Amino acid sequence: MHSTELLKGTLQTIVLKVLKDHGKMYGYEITQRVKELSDGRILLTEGALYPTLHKLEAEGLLKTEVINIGKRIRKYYVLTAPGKVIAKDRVSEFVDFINTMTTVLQVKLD
Amino acid sequence: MHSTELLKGTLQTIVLKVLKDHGKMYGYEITQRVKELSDGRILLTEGALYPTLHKLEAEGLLKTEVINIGKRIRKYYVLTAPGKVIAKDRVSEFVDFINTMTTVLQVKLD
DNA sequence: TCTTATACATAATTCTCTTATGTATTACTG
DNA sequence: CAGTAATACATAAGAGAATTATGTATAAGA
Repeated sequence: MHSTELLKGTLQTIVLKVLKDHGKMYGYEITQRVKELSDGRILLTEGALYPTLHKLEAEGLLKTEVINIGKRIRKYYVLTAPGKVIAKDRVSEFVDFINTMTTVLQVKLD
Repeated sequence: MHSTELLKGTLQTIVLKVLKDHGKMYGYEITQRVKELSDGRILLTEGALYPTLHKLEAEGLLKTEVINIGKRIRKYYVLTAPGKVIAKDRVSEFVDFINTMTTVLQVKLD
């Protein structure tokens, strides 16, 4: 598990990009997908994820679709058109950030 | 200027690594060096920097040397032996983090 | 039957950083 | 030479994002 300090500020970017790559997903599914993609190094907590999803929805970047699985609720999230644009922007921003940081820290990545 | 959200959690790493690479430095000098290295993209604020330097010193990772330039105080910081070890660890940790993130976000870095 | 996994959600707290404020010296510019 | 910008330290109030804790409930596996 990574030092969670570094993870701060990346949650929205992760959510947006994973939704862009994998299409319609529900909250719990996102946590599992990120866990899988990161080999268990990034474990999204529910207390951070759900408020983030609600916020992104309120901003119009995501839209929801609630379905019933038996007696259990499942809330799917999909990127809206503006959401797709922002997802791309956030990833670019992150790449720029990494490039700057590798210069400042004088590190080479494989 | 980068989205400051992403910068969160990286301040200690930056300070430790810059001190490791450039040796004895004082606070203001660190802000200028980082600004220069990052092409103006990372602007450390004093409100964040000084408390961080004090904290790292309290943890024994940095030691100080106060000198007088005319009538003005200048406080130099240098890594201690444990500080050098932690500096290395923090950079490794950051590299690991980037590797994980590039996988999760499916991005390639030049 | 009991525990774990699935699935949502919110509230209290913690932590880091930004913004604001304060003090003071030195250098530059009109 | 007066005013502003740069140098140089420091701390405190407030904001924002995440952790931790708590709550509800169903489904699956041991």
